[in-house]
Amino acid sequence: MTVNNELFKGTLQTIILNLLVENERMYGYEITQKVKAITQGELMLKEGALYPALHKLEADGLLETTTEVVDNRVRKYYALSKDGEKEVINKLQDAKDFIAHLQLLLNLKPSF
Amino acid sequence: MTVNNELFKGTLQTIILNLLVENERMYGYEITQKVKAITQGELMLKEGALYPALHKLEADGLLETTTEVVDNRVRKYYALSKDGEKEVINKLQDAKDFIAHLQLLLNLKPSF
DNA sequence: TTAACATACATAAGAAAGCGATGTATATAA
DNA sequence: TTATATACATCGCTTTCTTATGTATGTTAA
Repeated sequence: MTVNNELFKGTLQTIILNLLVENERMYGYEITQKVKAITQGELMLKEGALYPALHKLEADGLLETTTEVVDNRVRKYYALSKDGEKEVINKLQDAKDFIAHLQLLLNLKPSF
Repeated sequence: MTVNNELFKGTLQTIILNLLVENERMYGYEITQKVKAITQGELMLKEGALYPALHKLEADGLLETTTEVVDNRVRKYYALSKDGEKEVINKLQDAKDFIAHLQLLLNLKPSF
């Protein structure tokens, strides 16, 4: 998933779901570019990680899809389902707790 | 490793190494209790995660061990090696970067 | 014109990390 | 004498990610 970083394991689902809170609907390639832009090129989301993650989120009922053809290319748009909207709140809280605990364990004060 | 949290995957090595920066030497069980105390019981480090991680860090030359018998029980103390002292600096920086990127991706401002 | 790059999807093999379960052993408290 | 705490360890399994590969179209530079 990353440049050289094992640390993001387990956070990908939360990242995807959160992007869809803000953007309403996105397609896979768009997500990779968005992540790249936000992290200024430091985090390169691999296709082998992204697409299985999207499929799993859809299979779990957290995402819904619509397919469109744009410029002769297929795009598969993903959007939060009702369950997805609920679950993203939990996952974001988990991520906050995770960061807080990690900062405690590593003596990293929240940067300010 | 956790209460109900997949997120710590990949951070365990860094957590262990950082605890040994502050405590000079610790044994496995002591590490589990320390993590539990720091996170107020929210993060329960499992033996099936801890011991293989310690063995790997030792095999990688980042930790050195000494064994003692205390109260008729064997304790295996772990301490940072020279390489470990260098590597922990890198891993802490990676963790800082990771947290910063994750906060960006999840719209979590550093709490202050 | 053709090679490289970007866009856009997908899957399969393998590695790595952690979980749950189990095992050994001693000491103490109910 | 049973449960809990201390203290180590390993094994099978699952999940997640990486790397590689595959298909297909559009654009840009040599």
